[in-house]
Amino acid sequence: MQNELTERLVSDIHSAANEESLHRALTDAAARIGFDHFALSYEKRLPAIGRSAILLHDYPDAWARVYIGFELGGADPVRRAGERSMTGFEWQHIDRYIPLTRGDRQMLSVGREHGIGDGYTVPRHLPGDASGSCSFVVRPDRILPADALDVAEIVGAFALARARQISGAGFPKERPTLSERQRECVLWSARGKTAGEIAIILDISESTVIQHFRTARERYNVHSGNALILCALFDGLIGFADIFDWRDP
Amino acid sequence: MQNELTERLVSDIHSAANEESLHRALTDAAARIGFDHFALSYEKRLPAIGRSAILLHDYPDAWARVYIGFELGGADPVRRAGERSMTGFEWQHIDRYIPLTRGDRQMLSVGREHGIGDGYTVPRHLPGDASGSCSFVVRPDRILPADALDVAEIVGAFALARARQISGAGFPKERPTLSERQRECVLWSARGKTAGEIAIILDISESTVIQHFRTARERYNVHSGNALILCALFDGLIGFADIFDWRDP
DNA sequence: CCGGCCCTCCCCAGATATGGGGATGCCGGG
DNA sequence: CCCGGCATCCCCATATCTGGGGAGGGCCGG
Repeated sequence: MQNELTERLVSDIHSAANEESLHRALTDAAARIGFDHFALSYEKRLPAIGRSAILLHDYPDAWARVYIGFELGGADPVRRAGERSMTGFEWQHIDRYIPLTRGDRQMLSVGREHGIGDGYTVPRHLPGDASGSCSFVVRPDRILPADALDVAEIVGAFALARARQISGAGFPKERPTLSERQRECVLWSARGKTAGEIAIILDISESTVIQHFRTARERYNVHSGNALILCALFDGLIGFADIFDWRDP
Repeated sequence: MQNELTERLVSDIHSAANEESLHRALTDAAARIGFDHFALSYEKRLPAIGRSAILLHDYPDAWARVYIGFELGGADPVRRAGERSMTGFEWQHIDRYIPLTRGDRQMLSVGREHGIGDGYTVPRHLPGDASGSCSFVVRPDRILPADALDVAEIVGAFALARARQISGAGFPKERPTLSERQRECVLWSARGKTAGEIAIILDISESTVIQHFRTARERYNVHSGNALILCALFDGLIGFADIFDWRDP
């Protein structure tokens, strides 16, 4: 497998402007690196119907219909395994990540009857925001192309990133910004501290802490500390890791 | 960049049995693909108890000490950007993911004074379970090796997967769960509503809303509504889409 | 049938947050 | 040089949250 191929496939995916062209780019990529099918799923958390969710695939129609049924039942073992893995994984090793129930094995079996054999799934999650996966699949009579898995890892990751942008994520808008002190106060508040405690931590007066909160709320034009924290979190001014990680190093 | 090299580096990382050997493997990998330093951070969230964490790096001692200070303040822009990206990203493009505050720019500047120039960070998140990132860094007088970024993407991903196994990913995650009514209350609270307003929205008594919050806080073992909302958001019980789509339709 | 969970509602008291109004000093850019 | 942003501190009053107690009815599975 050549690095040049990876670069060209990623380039094609990155230049996809909409779902259709991303679909074409992935169909092409899957074939070129030795797979028979692909499937990409991206969704924001509990999205309004169809608005910020993307589902692309070139599965056989019969399997696609059956699969939707399993999905609705939350019975897809591949999806569950994707919530426990930091890298792509082969479906044949799925029981290393989750226990397989009888229903899971049945679903995989039904898949094989519909031309879906082994697969390699690349999962990605952004806490509180979005989740997605990109799978590359071979027919039941074939085995996964071992030398293509790392290419699949890269291609899948960038396909998901592209789907995220197409679905309208990112922050093109001009957002309010907080001063350093204001940000610190919001962060400690997110960590569950009261204004009085924050005053001690930052070694300033409680009045000052309250004043920072007041100014910050006015910046975002919100009237509750809850909303303020969420705005700062959504804008990336504070991060989950900073919030949950503050206990000892 | 050869695919053979990628495979060998991944193989080395995958055979690392403990933190020390993973450290050696990453030191070697960073050098071989054209970087000067690496840093790997992995944190697993344990229910109500605390966390287990791994931090490996070969940064200069002076910078490591300064960096810890920034970390405690939650001021690391790289970490925040890692929560908004599904792929690795170059530090020079960090403002495509999050807005950079004055403190952020100062931190990056101080880093350059300590021999930390541009970098490429591979982030991974498993909501409700774990988060981590693996960065590859060059000195301030160098630019990132463009042809090595996809190798870094793969190596970083597998290094994180290895760190996850070393830290003991075995035990299952027992996440607190909220009832439907409790979740509704948390969601409306995240949208900035007070208990009294939520009572009107849900057409129940304010006392009941307060009771739901009380029970939910006990579930997560937190003592503030702020922390409750953040736990629910991190675990995926509510999502940014629920909160902000409602505001700007 | 009973125990457990959920939803509903109420009381109280103290802690905390929110929204006004002030004030001082520092710093950097126009 | 002055002005605006920033950080710091104080006053007030009201609204809201937090944590403790109690209560009843519905639903479901052992």
